[in-house]
Amino acid sequence: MENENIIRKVEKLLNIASDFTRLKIMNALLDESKCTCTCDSCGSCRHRHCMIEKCVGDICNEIGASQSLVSHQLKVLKNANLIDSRKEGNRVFYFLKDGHIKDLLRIATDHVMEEG
Amino acid sequence: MENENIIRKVEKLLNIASDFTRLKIMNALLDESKCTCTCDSCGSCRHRHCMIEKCVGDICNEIGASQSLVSHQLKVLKNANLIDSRKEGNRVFYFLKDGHIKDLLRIATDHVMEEG
DNA sequence: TGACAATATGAATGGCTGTTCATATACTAT
DNA sequence: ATAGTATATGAACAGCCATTCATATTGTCA
Repeated sequence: MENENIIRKVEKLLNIASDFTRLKIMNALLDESKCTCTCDSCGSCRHRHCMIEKCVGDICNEIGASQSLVSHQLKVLKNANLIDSRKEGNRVFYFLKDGHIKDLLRIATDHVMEEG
Repeated sequence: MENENIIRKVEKLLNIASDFTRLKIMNALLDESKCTCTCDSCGSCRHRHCMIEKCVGDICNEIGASQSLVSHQLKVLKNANLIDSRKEGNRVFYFLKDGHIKDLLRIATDHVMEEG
């Protein structure tokens, strides 16, 4: 891939990640304290395969946003391949698709916490 | 810092990072092949202190953008504390201020390259 | 089948910001 | 001083997109 092209894609990725609502959604989906991963070191899990799934309604409640807004943004995240979903009866469960995002959010968070 | 506040700051950080022109500028400032770092492992340097400085005119030429645009975006990056500058005679040299950004860009790049 | 719950979708809009153009400032050299 | 070079700044505009409102779809249970 040429350089220009890569930068265009990075731009797109960061654009999608740089929205308050979407950040809260992703944050809700990587809440490590509620991690369901069965690996032995989980708790403060840093493993790529460690993720949590939540249905739309729960996400709405947790982040305090309207159902419509959350649904719209979930679609954006899904189109960008950052999350995926699983249907179960009436509900749809969403989960982070990729460990890169987890890393990216951690680095960004570290940055703003160090800067103050 | 409360969670909400952190997310707001991450949003701001990623917003600033998610622009094509600014990405190209930052990319120009972390071009590792031209790294001036004196550490022994440099070449494909992954060290935080390793960075390169360039004056505005050179950045314009390298990324193919107008002087005005580059100057505007340099200001944005500087206000966000992502870069800093040093004056030398007529010219102003800019350089990345922080290693986090380097990491962030690397992870984002890795992501888009794996996704294809 | 009908009522209800969960999620998705479409249209409309208001605010934000990347870019350009024109101009100002700062520094150098003759 | 004057001309020339390097950089910064301000205003204005155009395009994008996050959010809301209203409504559609899908599934469950009685």
